[in-house]
Amino acid sequence: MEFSDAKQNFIQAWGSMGTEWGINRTMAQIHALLLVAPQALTADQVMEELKTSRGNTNLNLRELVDWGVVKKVNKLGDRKEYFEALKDIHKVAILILKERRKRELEPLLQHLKDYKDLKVNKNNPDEKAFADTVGDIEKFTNKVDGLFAKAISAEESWLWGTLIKFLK
Amino acid sequence: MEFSDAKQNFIQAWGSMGTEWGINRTMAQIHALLLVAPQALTADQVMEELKTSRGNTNLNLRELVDWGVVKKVNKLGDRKEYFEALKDIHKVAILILKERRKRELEPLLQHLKDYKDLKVNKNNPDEKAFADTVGDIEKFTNKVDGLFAKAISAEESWLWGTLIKFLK
DNA sequence: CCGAATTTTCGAAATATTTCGAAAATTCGG
DNA sequence: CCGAATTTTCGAAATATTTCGAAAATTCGG
Repeated sequence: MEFSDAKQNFIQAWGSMGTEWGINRTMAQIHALLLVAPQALTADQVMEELKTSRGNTNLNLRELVDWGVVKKVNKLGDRKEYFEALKDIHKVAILILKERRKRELEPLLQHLKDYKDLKVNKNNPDEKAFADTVGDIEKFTNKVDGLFAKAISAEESWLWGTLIKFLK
Repeated sequence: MEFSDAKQNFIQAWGSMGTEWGINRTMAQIHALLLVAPQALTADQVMEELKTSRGNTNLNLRELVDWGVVKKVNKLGDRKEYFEALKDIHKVAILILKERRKRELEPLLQHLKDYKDLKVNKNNPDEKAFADTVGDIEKFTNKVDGLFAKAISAEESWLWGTLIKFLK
């Protein structure tokens, strides 16, 4: 495989993985492009390489900055904004984890809390089944959320120390 | 809050979480409905409660069975098929993890392997940056995949024993 | 503070995904 | 093996998401 093929291929692969993750294709592709670029690129360079419109490019570049996986950099004597991807994959993973927690876990937890003080008639099988299942889900989701939170803050618990060592 | 509101509310919440997870709304809602139902339901009952069409209901019910989070059950003396959700939340989580691994990690790993035997000219900054980043990503993704695999097989490693205990 | 360069916004078009519902296929009791 | 009950398929319609590209807004060197 040629280098330029490989690069195209990687951008494409990262892009389709993005869609599986609920990230739109352009956003993931821009991220891929910046990840493998040796230095920061301008919006125009991204547009050119990816054949995307100005609006779309701008939107997604800002979203990436918002997630924290891409940084704006300014070069002196140049009015243009340059964009540079965070190259430390562990940090990228943490930031992605953080976003996913926000989008996938938090809203659910918010809802689950509401059922806590629901008066349940234990003699009604419908109500009992509901209360049991939702109670289980709540307990479990809270645990998972706690795990995420710890992974994100990289708090030095004994457990996480071990896990992170395993990942390095 | 009334019970029937709570139920509606939960189905709705689980549904919108589903869309964040890349699962379509109907599929997640059917799952929610079956989760909180005291016994198995027929496709017609699902259609009725969720106001979904026959085709859509059938499609998603089968998808849920495919994932393993819902089981078909047959009642004697009744030709209809009944559907019942797996109520053990830990097991549900494992099955979902498994699907996500398949959709989110495996295709990427497949691609990453291809760059392994790419001849890289270290003097070309573009090529060097590409090789470095992709190499990192590959190493990391493999680690994460290994973690998933272990969680799924619930293999009794010391580490996982501890983690799972934490989740219970 | 002017004006060119650059970034952002926004409605419309394109695309992708989901859902509907009728028709076809299958199943199974009698 | 017939036929009603049930499930599945499938193309079309509805909906949701993404992308485009022109126009508006902003920025900043001179």
